[in-house]
Amino acid sequence: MADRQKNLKHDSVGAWAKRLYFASRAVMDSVLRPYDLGSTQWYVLYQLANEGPTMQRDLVRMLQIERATLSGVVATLVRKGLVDQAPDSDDQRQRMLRITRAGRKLWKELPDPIELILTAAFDGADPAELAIARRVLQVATQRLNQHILKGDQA
Amino acid sequence: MADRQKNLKHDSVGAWAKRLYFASRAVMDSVLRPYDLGSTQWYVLYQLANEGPTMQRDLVRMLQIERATLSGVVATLVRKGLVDQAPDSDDQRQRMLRITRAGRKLWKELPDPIELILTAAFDGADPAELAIARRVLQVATQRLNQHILKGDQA
DNA sequence: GAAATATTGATAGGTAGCAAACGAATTGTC
DNA sequence: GACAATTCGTTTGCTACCTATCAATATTTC
Repeated sequence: MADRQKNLKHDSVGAWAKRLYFASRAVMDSVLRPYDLGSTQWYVLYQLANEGPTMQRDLVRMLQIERATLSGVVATLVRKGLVDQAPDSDDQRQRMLRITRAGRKLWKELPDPIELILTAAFDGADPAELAIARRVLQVATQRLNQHILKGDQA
Repeated sequence: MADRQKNLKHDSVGAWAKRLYFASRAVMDSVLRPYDLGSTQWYVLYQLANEGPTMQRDLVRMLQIERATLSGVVATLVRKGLVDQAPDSDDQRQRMLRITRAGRKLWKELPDPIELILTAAFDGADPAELAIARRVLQVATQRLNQHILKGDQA
C-alpha cells in the first residue's frame, strides 16, 4: 500500500537495492545503537575480534571502502578506546589494528546483527529464488564496475 | 576476481544490495559530477522539470527520504539558483518547489544517468530473472521495515 | 647514493542519510 | 475563543561514503 503510492517514474533495481540496503542498515543501527556503535565500526570489531590483529591497509580491501572512510572509522574506535592503532615495525607507513581489552569486553556483550537481519529478511524464502537474486545483483554490480573502469580509461 | 579475494565471512543479500547500490551511485555520480550535481539533487530536478511545481512535503513521500534530508538537498539547490522555494498561500507551513530558468537550462544539457545505468547493468539480462530479483528484494525490504516497526512498538 | 615514483594514512570539503528537538502554522476539541 | 495535538520545515549532530590533496615512508631507477 504505502509502496504503491505515486513514486518517481525512474525506478530501477538500483532503487530497490538502495531501499534494501537502507532497511538492513536501519535494523543494524537500531540493534547497535544501545552500544553506541555504527555498522562499519561493528564490521571492524568483527574482523579484529575473530581474525586477530589486521593491517589497516588490508581492512580497506576486505571492507571494500576507501582509505579515507576507514581512516575516520578507525579514528572513532581509537577515540572510544576499543581499538589500538600502532605503526608497523617493518613498514612505518602501515598501521596495525588490534582490539583492546575494553573492545573485547564490549564485543562479548554484542548481539549478532547480521544473523538477525538474515532471519528477519529471508527466513522461509525460497533458496532457488534467493540464488537467482544474488546472481542478478552480482552480475549487475560487476557490469557497473566495469563500466566505471572503462570510463576512467577514456 | 577482485570480488573473490578474501572478504569478511558475514556476507549476505544486504551486502550484495549495498554493493549494487554503491556501484550504481558511482556511475550516477560520475555522470553528474561535471554538472556539480548529486544524485538526490538530480531526482529533485527530474521531478520539477517533468511534473512541474511540487510541494516539498509530497517530494518527501516520492523520494522516500526524511524531511531533514530533503531540507538540506533543497537548500543546496536553492543556493545554486536552480530551484525556487516559496511558502504556499493556503498553508504557510508548506513550501512549493519550482525549477528556475537557470535550472531548466541546466536540465536540458543533462544526460539521463538512469537510462545509462539500466543499460550498463541489465542490458540483455533475462526479464524473468530480473522480476524474481526485484520481488526478492522488495519482500526482504518490506519484512525488514516491518521488523523495525515492531521493534519501535516494544 | 640521489632523484623520481609508489604506497599508506590523514585531512579537508562535499553529498546523502538518520534521529531528535525546535518554531511556526494549522487543525481539533472542548 | 482557548488550549492541545499535529504537521511542516529547519537545525544540529551523528555515521558513512566519496574525491582530492598532503606528508611521511618505501621502493625503484638511474
